[in-house]
Amino acid sequence: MTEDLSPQAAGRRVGIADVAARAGVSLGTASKALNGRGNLREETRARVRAAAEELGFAPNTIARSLLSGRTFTVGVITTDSYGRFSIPVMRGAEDSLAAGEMIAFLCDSRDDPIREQHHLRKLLERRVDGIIVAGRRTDARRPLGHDLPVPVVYAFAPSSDPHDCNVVSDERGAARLAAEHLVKTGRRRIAHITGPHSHASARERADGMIEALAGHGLDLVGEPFFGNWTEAWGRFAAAQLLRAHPDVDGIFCGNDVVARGVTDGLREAGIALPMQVGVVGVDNWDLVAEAARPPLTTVDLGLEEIGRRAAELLLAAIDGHPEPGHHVVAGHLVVRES
Amino acid sequence: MTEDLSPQAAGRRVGIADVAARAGVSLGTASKALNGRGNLREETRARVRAAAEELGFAPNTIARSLLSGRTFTVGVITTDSYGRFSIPVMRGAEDSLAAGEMIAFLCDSRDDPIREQHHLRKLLERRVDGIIVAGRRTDARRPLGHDLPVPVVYAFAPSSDPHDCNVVSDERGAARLAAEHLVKTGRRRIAHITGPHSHASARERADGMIEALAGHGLDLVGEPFFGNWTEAWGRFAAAQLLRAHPDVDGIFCGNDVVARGVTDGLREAGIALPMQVGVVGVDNWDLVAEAARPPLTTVDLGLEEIGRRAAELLLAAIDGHPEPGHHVVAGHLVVRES
DNA sequence: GCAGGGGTCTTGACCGGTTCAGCGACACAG
DNA sequence: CTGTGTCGCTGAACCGGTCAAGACCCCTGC
Repeated sequence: MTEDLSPQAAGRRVGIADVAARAGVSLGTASKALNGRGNLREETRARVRAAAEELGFAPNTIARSLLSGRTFTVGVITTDSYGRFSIPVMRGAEDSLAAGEMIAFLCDSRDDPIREQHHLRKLLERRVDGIIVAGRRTDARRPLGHDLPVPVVYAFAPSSDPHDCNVVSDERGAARLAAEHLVKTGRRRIAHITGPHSHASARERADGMIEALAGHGLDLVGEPFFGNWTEAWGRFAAAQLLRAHPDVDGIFCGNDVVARGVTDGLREAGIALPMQVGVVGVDNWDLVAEAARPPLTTVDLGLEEIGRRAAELLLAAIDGHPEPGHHVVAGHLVVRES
Repeated sequence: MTEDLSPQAAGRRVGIADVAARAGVSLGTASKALNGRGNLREETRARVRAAAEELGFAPNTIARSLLSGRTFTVGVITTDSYGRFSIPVMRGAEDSLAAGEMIAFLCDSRDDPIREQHHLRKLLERRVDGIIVAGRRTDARRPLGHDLPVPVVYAFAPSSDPHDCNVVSDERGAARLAAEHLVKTGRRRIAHITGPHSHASARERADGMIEALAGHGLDLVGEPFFGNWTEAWGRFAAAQLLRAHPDVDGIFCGNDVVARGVTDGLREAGIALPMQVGVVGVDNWDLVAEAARPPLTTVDLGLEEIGRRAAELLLAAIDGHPEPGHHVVAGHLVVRES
């Protein structure tokens, strides 16, 4: 009978007023009891908590946000459609955000500035506490906007404004890790096959490689082979390289896809891997690295860590402690058989 | 001077009260003017709009939600970490949601029921209007919960409760498309190499294949080769198949990764592709399908379409028009060279 | 001249919580 | 017996919008 008067039966969702009524206290007291604030008798607190439990009370975050001005939400804008790079970044970010009881809105801008501005607007209307921008290329990008009312952190793809907060991978460091591994495994005649020269990551990895080899008194064999990020290019370039420099004994590839093409090209040219030539890639994209023959040794850029750091920096900025500038996340070598 | 009194200078964000003051109307009038409601002179409406424009007014969705009870947000819970399957589904869902002016919260449950319940709770606290559950396997999964206060749609991975709203791929249809293509291109001795028997998708595609071939008066060559979803298995199974049935002239593979392994295995055994043997995969995972030699002909399961449909059904359910049951999305064949 | 009516705008309640001033009761000191 | 302080709770304002009810003005018709 009295069931008919219960909020659930009435189709309404149970609110703090229901909890207060059930516990026989005022609305304000119920609020304090549930949030551990104010001076209340422990017995009252327990009674309110029990009532909340019995009614299955879930606080309405919306109402709370209205007053506090904080929503405990952030927006994540990805420029590539949740591709190879933004996904691990997002996963890492979600990790850190969850630790701060925050949750992320996902927006895919598909590299379209109009779409991006539209999403930005929607996010601001929803009063997100902050925004993470994740890109798929390491080239600097136009900032999201000026004088935004919330902090922004750029992950992987940095903003062209150095005063923004950017979390980036250590491109030269990745090349250095690869160089060190190749040298340590006895390689001395090392070449480089990579993606398009128009990509900052391709250029930086190449420069880093040359620099690192120089540190060991070595020169790169030939010029870096710039091409594109495909297996076909890797196969083609490997064949060319062998023709020009049959004595090559190590190859650093700009990414795993190219590296896989290179291993196939070498194997089909009758080269025994890893005995005659050592190959190192970049990305640690397990699908590619583990399917290659032999499985690829590769540099993991630490994308998840980039996401985590970005979220941590965003949380700090939201709390009033911004740390603008470039934050470089180190990668690490994953040794497999190549 | 008066600038110092502006809301921006005061660090506050501009609210509808600021717009109303600037336009010289009351708060309620400003609201009506901006939302196109009520009876107002066109001149007043224009004046308010102009004021809003000048101040860069962005309505506070939070306040609006509090009264209306709708947040125009949905939760997307993915069981795999934004992997191969949930990503296109999410992209499709975002498409449809954006059309309804909605935005998605992203939660990754990592196949952990505890995590999933935690996310569910957080989403309900945030008063999402609905929830999409996206999984990576076609096997039925335990429902998210009972008597949830918001509608739920399951995408790709259906709920085990048939009264739930599920959007699923057409597994048997995929096999039929593959069979038809192989038969149409003159293949008659067709085999099947696929993933683990424990996966519903592997079983259904195998059954669908046998059924479709029977429709053409053909039998499958040998038993289906159940294994796992790896290239290595594809290569191995291809070699075995050739030994047992050297006269095979068509192979339907359970997915693209296996198909790629199969093409490599066949090529290395000296088989000319696609002249001697035709190969068809499933997934249309461009990275794999295009890198294979020759590029794979494959069935696209229409994952984006599944995401779109799921979001549309969710929006309908939110509007009070639920359509429970199984909604099957057809795939399509993508013809490449294999 | 005044009632009636339509068009235009204002006022105030409301959504569901949080927070703070204040109030009653009781203990204790003077 | 009164003044003061503390404890535990209540009541109301508030966040930023929306919306229904009503106030006001001007025009029309009798």
